[in-house]
Amino acid sequence: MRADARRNYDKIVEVARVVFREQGYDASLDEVARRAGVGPGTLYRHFPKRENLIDAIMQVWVDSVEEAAEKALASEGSPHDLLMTWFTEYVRLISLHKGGPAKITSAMDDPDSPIRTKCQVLRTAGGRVVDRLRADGALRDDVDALQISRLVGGVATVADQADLGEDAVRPMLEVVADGLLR
Amino acid sequence: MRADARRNYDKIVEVARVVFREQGYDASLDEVARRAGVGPGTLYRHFPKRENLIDAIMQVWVDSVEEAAEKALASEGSPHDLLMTWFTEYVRLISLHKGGPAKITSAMDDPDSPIRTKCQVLRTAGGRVVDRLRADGALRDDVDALQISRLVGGVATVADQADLGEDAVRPMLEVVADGLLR
DNA sequence: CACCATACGGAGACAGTCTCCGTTTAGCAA
DNA sequence: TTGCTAAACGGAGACTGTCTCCGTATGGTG
Repeated sequence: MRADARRNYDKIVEVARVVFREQGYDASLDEVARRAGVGPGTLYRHFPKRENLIDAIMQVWVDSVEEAAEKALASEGSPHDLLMTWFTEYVRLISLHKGGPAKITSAMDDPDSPIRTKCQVLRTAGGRVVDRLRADGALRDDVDALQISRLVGGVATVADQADLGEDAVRPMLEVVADGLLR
Repeated sequence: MRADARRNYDKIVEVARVVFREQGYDASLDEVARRAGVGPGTLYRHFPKRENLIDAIMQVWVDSVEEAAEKALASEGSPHDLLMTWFTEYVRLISLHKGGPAKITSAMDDPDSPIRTKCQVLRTAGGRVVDRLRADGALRDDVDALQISRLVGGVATVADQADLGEDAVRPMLEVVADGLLR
């Protein structure tokens, strides 16, 4: 990759992070290009689809996901507490940008999504939490890790779209957690 | 209202119903106008916002919601069965058009939404189910009817966006139902 | 320092939203 | 029937966002 290309690539990602934080994942890509000081062509060459850009932005975020799962597993609480810790972090991490929950959650079922690998990270992290609970026999056995991700993603999606705060989200997560344990 | 206005209004709603069924609630409104044989101006005069048109379409749907609640309440099953019957109908009714679950669920928290009255119908219908269960002492008491609507709306939203079938939805509703009962 | 593959960038095609305003028409009153 | 007017129409076009094409510029190499 040529040096100027690398510079532009990085600049676009940096600016996109700001713009998406301001306006959500639906922000204008031409505005991102303009603010990054490049032409639209340059942006679309590096990131043919909006989700390629989102994927690049999420790169730094992968570590946080793994840490969150770690943190949840490390805490020595009840299965319920474990679930709630993980769910809370999960929702926070996919809700960093407006539109994130919907995008990420629906990408989990789309094999061709450019952010597929990021979803994979979420799924494996969630899988570890689920496996632990499963081993303890705490979890009902008619749902798998993917369905749990969808459930929590659903809660995050409505919260994101209706602009609900953490206080409105917690009881919904409680319901899901209670429903999952037996 | 003048006769020609009435005619156009009805025609637009009729065509929109078809177009939205084909393409979801995000379909082009200019296409609706074109297929209805009116100019865009006419469409936008009758329906200043997309949701005004959606609201008009949902008019006939109100009865079905009330019938669904009726049906759920009439069945003489366990609280769990009652909830599942209602949830299943709820999801079906808000998922009739692609994009419906997200639109309806987020409108529940928007006092200015043109489809507010339709949401009200859903909420009162759901309220009756919840009241019954509450009276029986079957429901946990840290969640209200609105939060339950959001939870089920969340499930419907992810199912809609990820194109999940009824079989994938049922277990998620089971989890929610179990989590709500005590 | 010359060459050329690589990358740039902006004009512009295309699609969707929505408005403005000149034209048409329904409905009524004479 | 005719004439009038408020009501409604409709389409050109402004505006915004997506995305491409291609002439131009330049980084890196021999």
